Amino acid sequence: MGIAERKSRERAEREYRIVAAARVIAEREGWDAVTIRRLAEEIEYSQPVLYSHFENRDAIVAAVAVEGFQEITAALREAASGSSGPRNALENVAMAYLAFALSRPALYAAMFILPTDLRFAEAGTRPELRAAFEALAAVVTPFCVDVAVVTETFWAALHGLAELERSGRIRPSMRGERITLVVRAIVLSGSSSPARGSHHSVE
Amino acid sequence: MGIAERKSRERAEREYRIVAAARVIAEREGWDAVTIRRLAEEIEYSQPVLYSHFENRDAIVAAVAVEGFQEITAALREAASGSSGPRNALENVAMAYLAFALSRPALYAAMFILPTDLRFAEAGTRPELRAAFEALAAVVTPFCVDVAVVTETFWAALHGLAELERSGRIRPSMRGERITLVVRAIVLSGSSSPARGSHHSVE
DNA sequence: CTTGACAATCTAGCAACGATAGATTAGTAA
DNA sequence: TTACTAATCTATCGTTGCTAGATTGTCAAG
Repeated sequence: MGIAERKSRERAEREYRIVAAARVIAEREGWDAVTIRRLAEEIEYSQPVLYSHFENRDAIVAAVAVEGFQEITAALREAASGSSGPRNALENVAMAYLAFALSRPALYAAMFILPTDLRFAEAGTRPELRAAFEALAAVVTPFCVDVAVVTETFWAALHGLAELERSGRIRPSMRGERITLVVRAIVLSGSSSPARGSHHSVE
Repeated sequence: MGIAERKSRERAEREYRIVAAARVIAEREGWDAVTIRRLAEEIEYSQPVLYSHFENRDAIVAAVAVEGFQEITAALREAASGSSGPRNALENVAMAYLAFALSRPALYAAMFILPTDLRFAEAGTRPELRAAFEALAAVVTPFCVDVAVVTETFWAALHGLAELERSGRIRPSMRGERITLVVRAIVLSGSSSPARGSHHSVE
């Protein structure tokens, strides 16, 4: 019976429209403007319908965040793939990260600022989050022994740079210099590891 | 006439009680619990009185944030002062920053997460914010030529570490290792500056 | 001591929010 | 056609930030 299938397909499509509408409104007018009533109006259904898709408003934000993690993963991989060497990959990924965060502030906010119960360094972490972490780890790996710790620190630096720049607390004009600093720090970070090859002097 | 003085003193004291109550409630139950009605009840006045002190709720958050900047400045200076050398100062300050952020999450949120119109790298920046920046710059100075850029990057790294750890996205157990990484990066950052002394090799 | 004016404060209420209970409609199976 | 179930809506609750307008308190002038 294709009827049930059609229904579930329509339902999935409606859910997608909710998330898409949330994202568009958030990016245009900020997350405060994303209200249940507004979304209901947007998809031309009554408010309670939204609660048959999402437990509450935060769950809608979380759905947008998951989209964001998928997209940043793709953006970081793309940035890494078109690079001339490990160091250049690091640079490109860092620039891509900041470009992503600052060109889609609402999306980035859903991923990192707004309250959702998406966790990370735990069991039960959503695969989308792990994938983003792995995309960062990939370009860090050539330069260090303890990949996990260095990746965490790299991520934190990028997140801090994005956040402080977005909130107007550091000078946008100096973004390039700061990235250079972070990249060089990671390149040099391998230089005092006890067991190492010569990979950190590539390029 | 001391009457007007007494009145303005009482007024100032009432304003202080508002900010203090906001801070206590925020730290105990989160910022969502800090409502105008709740604060009014706390200081035993009606809601409109609060609007004779602050333009809106965000202004109350901002007032808490300013307190936070004063306190973090003191904490960072204190951490730096009890150090055995430039490198140790860097370490101590980094640890103190994270300890501050993670032990008073609501206060830190007011300073960096919640929407306020406190700006930074601009004219009209509040002196409290500049002072905090200077406290970071002080320990960074021995290791670099362009102090401003390195301080911005240092700050961003610390902020990212604090934020990702607070939101459960990086492993709390590895905090020490990450700090070590950041500190070493800054120490080494001076090593390729064109004009330099030997200060970066100080223990 | 009374009166008038001004400032301080309160009561009452608005519009908008997230969320839900219960009525109503639509769709399916007997 | 009828009975049942699922989908959807209307209407409402309690709470929020914020404000208009009434009310109280304070103090100087007469």
